[in-house]
Amino acid sequence: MNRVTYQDIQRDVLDRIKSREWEPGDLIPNEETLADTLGCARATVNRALRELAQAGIIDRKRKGGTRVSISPIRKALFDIPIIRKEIENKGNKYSFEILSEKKTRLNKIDGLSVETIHKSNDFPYAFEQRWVSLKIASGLKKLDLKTISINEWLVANIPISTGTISFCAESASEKERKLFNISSNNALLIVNRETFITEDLVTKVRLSYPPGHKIKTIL
Amino acid sequence: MNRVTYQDIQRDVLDRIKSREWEPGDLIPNEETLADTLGCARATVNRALRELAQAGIIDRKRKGGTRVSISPIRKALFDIPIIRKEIENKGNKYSFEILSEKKTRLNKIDGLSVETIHKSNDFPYAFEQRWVSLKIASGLKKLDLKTISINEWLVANIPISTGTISFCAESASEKERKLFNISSNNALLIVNRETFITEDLVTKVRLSYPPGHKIKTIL
DNA sequence: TACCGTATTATGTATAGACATAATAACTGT
DNA sequence: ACAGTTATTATGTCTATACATAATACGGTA
Repeated sequence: MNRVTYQDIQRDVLDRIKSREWEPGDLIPNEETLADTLGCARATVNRALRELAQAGIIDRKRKGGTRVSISPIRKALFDIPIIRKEIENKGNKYSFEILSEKKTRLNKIDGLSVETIHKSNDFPYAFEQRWVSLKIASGLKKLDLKTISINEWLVANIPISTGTISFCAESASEKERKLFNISSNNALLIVNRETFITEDLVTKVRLSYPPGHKIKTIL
Repeated sequence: MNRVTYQDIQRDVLDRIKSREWEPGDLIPNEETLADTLGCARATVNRALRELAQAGIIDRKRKGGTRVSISPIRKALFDIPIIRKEIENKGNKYSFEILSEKKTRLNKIDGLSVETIHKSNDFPYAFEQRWVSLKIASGLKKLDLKTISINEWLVANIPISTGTISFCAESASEKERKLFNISSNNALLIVNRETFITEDLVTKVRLSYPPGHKIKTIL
């Protein structure tokens, strides 16, 4: 006489959707009914369905009930690890080199512009162009920069932040062609990130990856 | 005398982390203590912290307690809508055109290979190369294809599936250069998707977007 | 018919209590 | 000192109940 868990309920619901017993757009039984038929409390059904709704599988509306999502907006969850880990997870040796560093202003805010090349087994892996607000960078000592990449210092020291991230493709610049030793195929995958702490732009990064690099996830 | 909601608790915890009262790696009070100090039930604290853990802000372990995540793996959630909606959300007119269609085999499975160009206000927006398993495609009638894109038919008719998705950059092929009318900058953003229903490959798509296209999200 | 207030409904959330479980700490006898 | 057992602890989950809230349906009145 095992208890019904919220995972059981999720499996059950997913199975019914897969088997097309409940088709996209269909209204499914309400929480109370489900709880009765499955033999569990409404709170348990609620948790199960709440998470499925978060995942975009079903849509829920107060009073309107729960229905199978018609155009399930596929939500792809990408892990954006720090580059060191990205490289080390592949079993490779991480290192980096700072190419340039100078004070600049961005949107009238004083900051530091730094160009870094990240290396995997001493081969160029990604090229980073970063601007960091001086307010933040002041906590960043020269000493730190030799041993730890800015990004890593930031994630360890600026715990919470919001921001935007975007992917696009760009042709390699002359500089990038040299860095990555590219001849013909010159399409780079570009990741742009802006990080804020309560309204203030903290750092802005453009990462370029050489041809062939992939960013992957499981749906 | 307002009640304490789980969102209140989340705000409270996030504030303490931002203000560095609780630093990365620190152990934070256990659920019972937090519930007492905040004046709410443990279940409420549990929900608040559970969700923060899902977001990667904190790490939790049974008996080990809860601590502020040291290297918060940034999780970027991308919405992958169907292209029609992607275009219509920008207020533009969607249309598409099937360029070619033929039977092919992929991993010894019979299927249909279809090339489609998606258009926004009659301008090329994305180029799709798709393989669909015949088992699935058999439900797809010639008639359907004129009025609805394959992708849209699939999401409406194959409700749940798993799969992989990856982003990369590639140089435009001759065909793509013509389609998008590209002259100099020829870096395309490529999205590759494979979709499975319980182990069986259902469809495999390569989407190419012209230079300048961005896929964006908020962290 | 058009409008507006009220009733109904399904989800959303909070609570107190209970038990389950993983991980660690403390204890035991050899 | 060691291995094996037991106790402790914090999170994980389920239950039953209560009330909140958004959205709709249902009335009645003009």
